[in-house]
Amino acid sequence: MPELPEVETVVRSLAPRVAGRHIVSAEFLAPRVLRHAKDLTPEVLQGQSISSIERRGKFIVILLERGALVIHLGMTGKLLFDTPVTPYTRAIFGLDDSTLLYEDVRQFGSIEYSAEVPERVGRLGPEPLEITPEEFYRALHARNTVVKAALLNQRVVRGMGNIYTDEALFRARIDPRTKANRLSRVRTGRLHAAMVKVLREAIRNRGSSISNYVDSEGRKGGFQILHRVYGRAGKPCRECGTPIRKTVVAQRGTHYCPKCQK
DNA sequence: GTTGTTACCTGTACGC
DNA sequence: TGCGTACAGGTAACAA
Repeated sequence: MPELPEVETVVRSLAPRVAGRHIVSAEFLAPRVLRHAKDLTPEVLQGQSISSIERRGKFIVILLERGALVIHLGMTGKLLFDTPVTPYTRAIFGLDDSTLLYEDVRQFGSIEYSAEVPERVGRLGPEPLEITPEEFYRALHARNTVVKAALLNQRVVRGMGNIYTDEALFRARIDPRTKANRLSRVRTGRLHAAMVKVLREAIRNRGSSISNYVDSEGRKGGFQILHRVYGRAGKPCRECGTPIRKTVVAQRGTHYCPKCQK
């Protein structure tokens, strides 16, 4: 399940192999993946050079000569160089010196193309690694919902997903069911610091490989062994030994320590 | 405008 | 062994 650190890792592994190359050919094998770009055809992309690649939240933005190719990996999306075509290959991009395949078992991911960066990418909130503690406090203070839902809301901060939300809340010792607008400056400051720390640590470890996440070279991430709560239901809290609980908050499986998080 | 719920999708784990 | 079912969750569409 690619969140900010996983997408960042994918972009870093793609960058040296796509920047400056041309899209020689494109093939789309699954209409569902093009649901936000119904008029995208291979001809639109063919011959265009790739100027750069960047991440915006969980979106991968590939800037071309005449537009932007925007890819979201959804839950099971992967971008892989020079691998065999499988039943789950949804798109194939031929570059000058390699082939980039978009694999996506569950097809929650998407590929779109537009002259400008699409509206749904433009309306995202700030990057969690760039937002200041004061801006973060104001953003949470404006949300009349539980803090877990607020962190998952991509208009509050872009890139947080279920894993890193649970991990940041644990490190900040905040119960995920706490109302976002009831958190003090001190506690949002602690949450801001925890969010930044956990994201940086995860990027350093090249993300978390829970089910089948790999980067474009097929390498797994290593952060999953450093999780304190996510995926650890019933196991002892690494801080206090109390069994980690799992419940549902904001329609998401939510892991927390009932003793450490208040 | 915000917030909460549901659908999408399919491999995996589990119980019988 | 084989079948049915619950579960995983990012986003969009919808309801309230």
